[in-house]
This record gives sequence, structure tokens and C-alpha cells, in this order.
Amino acid sequence: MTSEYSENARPLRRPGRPRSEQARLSILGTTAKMMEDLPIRSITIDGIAKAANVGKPTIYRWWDSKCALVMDAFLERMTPASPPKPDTDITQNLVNLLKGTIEHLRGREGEIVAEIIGEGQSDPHILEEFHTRFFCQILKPARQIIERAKEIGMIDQNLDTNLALDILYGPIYYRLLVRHQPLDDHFTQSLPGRVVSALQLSAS
Amino acid sequence: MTSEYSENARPLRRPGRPRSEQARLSILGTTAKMMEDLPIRSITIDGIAKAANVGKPTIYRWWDSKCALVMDAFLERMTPASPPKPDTDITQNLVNLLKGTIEHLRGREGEIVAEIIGEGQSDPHILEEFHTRFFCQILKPARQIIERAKEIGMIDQNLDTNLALDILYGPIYYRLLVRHQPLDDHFTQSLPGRVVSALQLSAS
Amino acid sequence: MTSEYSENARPLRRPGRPRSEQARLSILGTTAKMMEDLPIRSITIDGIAKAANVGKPTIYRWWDSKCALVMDAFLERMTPASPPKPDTDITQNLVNLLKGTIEHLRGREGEIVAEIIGEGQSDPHILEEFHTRFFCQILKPARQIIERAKEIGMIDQNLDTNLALDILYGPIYYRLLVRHQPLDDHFTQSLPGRVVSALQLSAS
Amino acid sequence: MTSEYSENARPLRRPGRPRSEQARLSILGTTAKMMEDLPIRSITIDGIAKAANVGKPTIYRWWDSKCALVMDAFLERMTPASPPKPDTDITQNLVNLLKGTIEHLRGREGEIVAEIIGEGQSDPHILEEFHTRFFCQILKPARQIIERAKEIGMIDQNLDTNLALDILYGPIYYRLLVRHQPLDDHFTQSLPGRVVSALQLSAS
DNA sequence: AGTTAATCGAGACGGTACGTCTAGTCTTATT
DNA sequence: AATAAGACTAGACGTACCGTCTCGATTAACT
Repeated sequence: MTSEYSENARPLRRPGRPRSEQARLSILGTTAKMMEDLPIRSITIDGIAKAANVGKPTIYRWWDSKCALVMDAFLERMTPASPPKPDTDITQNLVNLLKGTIEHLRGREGEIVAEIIGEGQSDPHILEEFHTRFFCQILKPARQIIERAKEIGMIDQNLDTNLALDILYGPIYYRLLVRHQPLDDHFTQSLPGRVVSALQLSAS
Repeated sequence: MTSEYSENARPLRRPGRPRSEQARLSILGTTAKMMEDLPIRSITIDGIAKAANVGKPTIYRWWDSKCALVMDAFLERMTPASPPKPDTDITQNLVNLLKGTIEHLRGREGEIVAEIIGEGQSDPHILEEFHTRFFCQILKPARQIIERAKEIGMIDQNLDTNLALDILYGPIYYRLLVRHQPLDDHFTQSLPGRVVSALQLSAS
Repeated sequence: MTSEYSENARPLRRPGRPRSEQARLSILGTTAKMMEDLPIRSITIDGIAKAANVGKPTIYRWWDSKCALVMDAFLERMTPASPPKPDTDITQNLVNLLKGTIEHLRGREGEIVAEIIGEGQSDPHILEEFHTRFFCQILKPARQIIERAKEIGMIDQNLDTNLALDILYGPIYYRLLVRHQPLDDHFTQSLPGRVVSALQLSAS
Repeated sequence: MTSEYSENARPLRRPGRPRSEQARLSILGTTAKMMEDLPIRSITIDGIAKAANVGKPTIYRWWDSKCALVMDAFLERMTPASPPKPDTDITQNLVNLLKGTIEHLRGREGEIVAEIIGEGQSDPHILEEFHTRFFCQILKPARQIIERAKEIGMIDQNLDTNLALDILYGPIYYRLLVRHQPLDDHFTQSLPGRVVSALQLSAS
């Protein structure tokens, strides 16, 4: 008992000087600011260190690579996904989510997402972490809606939720990454309805 | 007179030593061999030059960047898309094309495609050329089928062919690039039917 | 009350935690051990701190630089110079001292002396302290003999004692530091007689 | 016959772009200039590269280490030893050489020699090359005189020439390196006679 | 047959950024 | 106040490639 208490009481603090939150924030902030203006490729650890008034080893102590840092800086600033509005028509709800996603990925933020996924092609760790921290967050509302729809029988119970999400979002990221066509208004208007219909929602 | 003739006869040949086809092939071959084993990121111009017994400027004379060369080496070896079989059910034909694509993108070749698209995120030229030389080729059969279907009224005339292709192929490249889920048999079995149905083919 | 007593009882004790003699010894011992095996250049404060289980600031609190510490560690272990045997022939006594010095400087200890003098070239403090703590000690017997010889008229009174010591010991340290020739037996046999004779001792 | 000719004719030129003499001179010159003002320890390869308008790898291509470069820069500018005047009294000639050496080692040049020998304590290659390129040159005249003296019987044939040189020059470098006493006028006046006498030159 | 001009190989060049190392200082909880 | 631990700023280290340049040698069409 006592030991459990004392163990709990232990503030889990390693000895030695604790890491400087100020340095961490300075690094992340500088990186985020650079990402606004520059392609990720042209951002360098040297440059971040200099601009953040920080030693290079301090950066390497906490991030494995430039890309891990960039991702962190991006995700820290990311606005969390808003939960789905409960009392809305499911079809309409999904369509709205997709429209929001497309609009969100226009502009610099979409470019950054594309660049990170691009960098991730040569570093699986990046991709894995980006998936859990970005995609899982961003897709959570749609996932919840789909699972709810399966529960109430509006969607075939055998439809794999992951597959459904791929059908809904795949075309968007395909355009974002291959850039053969823009994420324009026509796309925003016409895509969501088509892909939501592929889920074959029965009238509830 | 003679000069006019001779000028016409001149096969647009610049004076000086003509470029060595042998060098070109050696460069492309070496690059292709390296791509089999190594991630594109770790391939270097220096390395190619050394392995191909070729001077670095010889490479730069004919390709702008490592990535352009890699793409060339990849596309040169790519098997051309087979045309769609004419007298088959359109739905089935599209499903088969998608299944073939998924199977094709498993393995090293899919990895290379992903890596090239990844590199392309920081170099729009790459992406543009990859689109015209890879995607347009690879998607040509599906495009023809869709346009044929529109002609004969099986598909809504107002459906943008590009959008249709995105709906069909988007989920595949989404999985290829984000790697959240594998391109496995379950995906091969279940995806194509779903997305083809999103095109709402009416019974002819 | 009690506090007053105890305060009085405190024997010249500065407030705060007293410096740890254990830490000092651990640092010196670790350094000495490292010097046995490694060239001084490759010894680092970081390394000493880690091996001695000591914080870096604790080292810096007591020694100005790596080199000061190394010198301390070396001198602490140095065997003190034995005094000259009084009733011996002066010439022979000097020759014996020189022979002893040469033999002493063979092996690791001579290497360390050379390394310290080497480091001293870029740090006058080191050299100065090494002179007073090493050379003055090591040369004391020879200095005493020479001064005694001057007193009794065996050596020209005008011969500067420092100059005499340079003539005697210069060639040895010259070889030690420039390493153009080894401190071998031939050197041990032939040098001392020659340089002692340069002092022109008259038969007493 | 012909082959011999053609072999001779071969300009012994390696393929590839020849190294830039301009870069070499810029590096050596910059280094030499830095050595005038700064202690060797505080000179950095980065600094040289920047000041010489040269890439760091260019320096590393041709010199193993900062110290090798510094030595090269020093030796390239060193005035070659003047040959001994032939028809002079041998004793006087040696004394003059020693006086010249002492005066030469006063000032910055002597400091540099000391610093190089100091650095050499942690790098035997440096010391070895410095010996062959500096000491052998600088001592050549004295060596010739001593050998000539041995030939004509003025010096004991059994006296090792290297030992003789150590006796003559050892005290000078001892003072230069240990710095316990300055290389002052008194030293210049009194040392040479003493050490030359230790060679026991008989009247020719 | 000789000239001309662009090619080829090789590899050095000025640069940039890398990731590591070490120095010496600072911050924390503990003693 | 001194300790052990370890994070901090700072900046040099030596390496890897970049893309360009400079060579001598080669190759063919055009004098």
C-alpha cells in the first residue's frame, strides 16, 4: 500500500536539468513559421537552429529528423476535428464533411500535408505517425458516422469501415498528391455526392 | 539551289560528336538496377556516374535532375497498358482494370511509383511529366471505356470523366501513398465493385 | 540555545554542503587511469565526468581546464625527486642524475610529460604551473649540486645556474619532444658525460 | 626505344580536372596570414575555408588535418638555411650558427615552431614531417661542419653527429618549448660557447 | 586529310547541409 | 552551498552530394 502510494507520489521526474519548454516552443514556432513560407525540402536543421537561437544538438535530442520536427510543428497547430453534428441526415452529414475537407486542403495547409506525405515515402516512421496523429483525427467524425450507420442498418454491416473511408477520401488525396486536377469548386460540388452514394445507404 | 537542297537534306544534325547512345543506355540501365534495390532517396548522381562508368556532366547534359532520370528509367521499362477488351460487359471491364491496377501496384513497382510521386511533391515538373507519361498511359483504357459508356448513354453525360477516374482510382493511390492499409486481397475483392457502382451505370 | 551551541561548536565550517573529497579523488583517479591508456588529446571532460560518476560542473568548479586537471592528476602521482647523495664526486653525481632522468622519461611517463608540454604551447598557464611543480622539483638536486660546486669554486662563479641546467637537460627534452632520435641506451651512455664536461668543472 | 621516348614524353598527368593551383595558394596564403595573428589552436578549417573563398572539401582533399596545413604554410614561407661559410674557423662558425638560430626563434616564428611541435605531441605524423622538412634543413649547415670536423680529426670520430647536434641545439629548443627562461641576449651570448666546447674540438 | 565542334571520361571546384562531438554554462532536486 | 544529473548555447568537426568547371581524348561531319 504504502509503496504504491509513494510510487504514485514520485513525480516521475528524471534527475538533471529538465528540458527547456522555452527551447521546445522556440523550435516548433520557428519551424512552423518557416513552413508558411518555404517548401519543406528547403528547410534545414541548421536554419531552424540559427533562427530559433538554439543549438543543433538540442533539436536532435528531441526529434529524429527534420521531417519529424516539421510534422510535429504542423500537428501542434492543427485545429482539432470538430465532432459531427448529431441530428442531421447521415448522407448530408458525410457530404458536408467531405466538402469541408476539400476546402481545408486548398491553400498552404494542403500543400504541407502533401509535402509531409511526400517525405514520408522515404521514411515509414513519418508516415505511420502522420497517420495516427493526422488522419485518425481528421477522419474520426466520418468514421463515427459510418459506424453509427452500420449499427442502425443504413449501411451494409459487411462494409469495412476503412474501405468506406478510402472510397470517400481517396479521390481527394489522390488529387492533392498527383495534382493532375485542382481541388476546385466543381470538384467540391460533384465528388461528395458520388462517393457517398457508393456506400449505398438505404433510406433509414 | 544546292544549299537549299542540302539544307533540306540536313537531318537536323548538329555538328560535333554525336551523343553516345551507349552512355545513355548505360546510365538508364544502371539507374534502373539501382532502383530495384535502393530507395530513390539514397540513389545519388555521383553513385550512378561511378557505377555506369560515365562522367557526371554526361548525366546532367541529358537529364535535369536525379528524379527526372529515375522517372525516365522507370518509364522506359514500364509495360504499356493493354487496351480494353472490346466486347465485354462495361462494368466487368472496369472492375477488371481496377483489380489489375491494384495487383500491379503491389511489390517494388508500386513502391517506386509512390516514391516518385513523393519526390514530386517538392518538384512540380516531375509530377507533371509523371502524370502525362505514366497516369495518362495507365488510365487510357479506363478513360476510353468511360467515354464510350457516356456516348451510349450508360453513364450520365454530365459526369466529368476526370472525376470518374478519380473516384475509381483515388482509393487505390490513397492506400499506396498513405499506407494506412495494405493493398491486400480483401481490398482487391471489395473496392472495385463499390467504386464502379458509384458511377451509376444504368443497365444498357 | 542549542543552536548557539552547535554554531559555536562548528569549527571554521563554511555554510552549505562541504565539497566532497570523495568527488575530488574520484576525478583525479579516473583522470590518472585514463592517462595511462589514452593520449591526453582524446581525453574529454565529458568522458571523465561520466567515468568518475561526477557532474561536469563539479570538475569545472575545481579545475580551469582539462589540461589543468590532467597535470594535477599527473603531479599527484609523481614520485618526488630524491635528494642528491652528499658525499659523492660531483661530476659522477650529475652524470647519474642525468642517466636517471633519461631512463625515467622513457615509457608512458615521458610521453605524458611531452603531451603536457605540448598542450602547454597553447596555454601559458599550464606551462608555468608545470614548470614550478614539475621542473623545479625534478631539477632541484641538480640545481643544488651546481650551486654547491659554484660555492666551492669547482665551477665558474659567473656561470648562470639556469644556463647550466639547460645545457645538462636541454638535449634530453629536445629528444623527448622532437622525437627525431630515441632516448636509447647509447644516448644514456654518451650524453651525460659530454654535457657535464661543458660545465668545465675544474678538479677540486 | 620509341616506347622509352613516349614514356618520357607522357606528361605524367592524371585524368580529370587538374587541381587548382590558385586554390592551393589561396589556402596556404590565408593560413599563413592567420598564423601571423592567431594561435594555431584557434585557427579552424571552417575559418580558413571561408577566408580563402574555398570549399572545405578542397582543403581536406589535399591536407589531412589542420596541423598538416599549418605546417605546410609555415614551411613554404620559411627562408632556406644558408650554407656555412667555408673558410672560417670551425668553432666560430658553429657559434655563429647557434646565435643565428636563437635570434631566429625569438618572435612569432619561434612561437609557431613551438606550437607546431606542441601539436605534434598528439600526432606523430606531424612531428615526423616537421623533422624532415624543418629540422633537417635548419640543421644541415651545422651537420656539415661537424662531419667535416670529424673528417679532419678536429672532433672525435666516435662522436655521433646526431648527439653533437642535440648538445648544440637541445638547450635552445628546451627554452623555446618549456619557456622557463627567455631566449634573451644573455642566453645568446653565453650558451653557444659553452655547448660548442662540449664537443671538445682540438686545435686543428 | 585536316578542321571543327560537341561529345566523352575523369575528377577538382565552391558550396551547403549533414549529424556528431566537445566545450563550458545553467537549472533542477537533493544532501 | 555544494552535489549529481543532464539540458542548454555555441560552433567546429569531417563527410556526402550537389551542380559546374576544366582538362585531354575521341568522334564524325564538313571543308
